[in-house]
Amino acid sequence: MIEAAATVFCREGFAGANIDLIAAEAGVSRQTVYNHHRDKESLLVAVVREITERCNARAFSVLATFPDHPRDLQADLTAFAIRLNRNCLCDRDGRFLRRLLQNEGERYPELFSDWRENGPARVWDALAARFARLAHAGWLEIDDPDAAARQFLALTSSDLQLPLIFGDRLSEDDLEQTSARAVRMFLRAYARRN
Amino acid sequence: MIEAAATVFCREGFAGANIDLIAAEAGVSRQTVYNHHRDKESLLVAVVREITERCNARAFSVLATFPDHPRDLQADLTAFAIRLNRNCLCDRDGRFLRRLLQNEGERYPELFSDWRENGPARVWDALAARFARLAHAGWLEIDDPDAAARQFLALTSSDLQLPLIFGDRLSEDDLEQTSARAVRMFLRAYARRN
DNA sequence: AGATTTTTAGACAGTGTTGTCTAAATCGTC
DNA sequence: GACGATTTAGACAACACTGTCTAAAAATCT
Repeated sequence: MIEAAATVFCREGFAGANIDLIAAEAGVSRQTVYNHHRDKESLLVAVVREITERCNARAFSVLATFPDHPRDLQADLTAFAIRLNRNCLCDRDGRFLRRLLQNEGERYPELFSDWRENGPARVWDALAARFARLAHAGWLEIDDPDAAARQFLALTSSDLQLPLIFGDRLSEDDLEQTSARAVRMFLRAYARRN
Repeated sequence: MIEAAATVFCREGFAGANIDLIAAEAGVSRQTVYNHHRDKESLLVAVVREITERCNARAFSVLATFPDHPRDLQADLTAFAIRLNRNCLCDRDGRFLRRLLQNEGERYPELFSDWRENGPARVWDALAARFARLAHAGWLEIDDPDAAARQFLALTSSDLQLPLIFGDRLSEDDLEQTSARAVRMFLRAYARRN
């Protein structure tokens, strides 16, 4: 049911979504929706909690696959970027979160305060720590690991934004091309110079 | 009136905005709104046309200030990035466009097809041409100017996204810091090596 | 099977919004 | 000042949605 609500909220927006649609999508009667959630707003809160938690979990599970001991730095980082994009950006949860942030982030910042603290901030920290370790191991030359982490994410995701917004089909090839290009640029800036 | 409609659409979203609010914001009666625009949807179309045109115009006017003959490449590119962000991203039009893209881009792609062709695509081309020229003049070493242009934009804008979404106050200092960091990284990758 | 809980379909009042209509008021122009 | 065009306030029907209610049906548990 949270799933169905997420789908409809994502498709129609909060104001545009109506309870009947959500109930139909969930294959359930409207009354049942009201049995489980006081009203539309508290349903939204539940959905946001669910989605943000899942997104965080997924992000950290991908982070765990970071190439701490790379064999081929370029290739391994590219594969990592692909995993990150595919699992955290291109899926429905990612789309939902982006759209909802854009819509309601300014109006209800407290809806996302939890996500802000435990989501992006921690991902950045964790990624920064990985890069710092790679630097310490002699693979990279990084002065500001935090900035580098954010730059890595910016580079790897930005070419996907527009296609994602318009729901264009995103081929596996595009994803690889884009990620490879981003990593190449990243390493051009931060790979150890010899 | 288009202004007022833009403000309200931006604040409330399309489904959430109502004509009375728009009329009030414009200081005009509801009937007058209907005099000028058939219905809510065609009003939205008019607003989108207006805003996208203005955004494009502004983007190109900032592009014209690109440092073709830099004195201090780092400083000049940073200043350029700051101008770009301040005039095309942080203002109300930028917010409106981002939000509307996220909301309605997938549902009504034809609303933005014009913008897509004449907006981002052309900006990228123009910026790529500038970078190519800088490379030709010996300032940069760039193999793929198109990619470099998009990377420049990704780096300079990404740290602003989250604060912008949440409507956080964005100090002039932050803007400078962020832009400087992005340009430093960009040059680390593409500045001529000697 | 019997008892208890949950779900269902449908009706319902209350509210808000859209788009139309009308008659009065205001504006611009000669 | 007079005339035509535009704007205004307000009323209006049509519609959609929310959240509540009820009595029947279905599912769950013992």
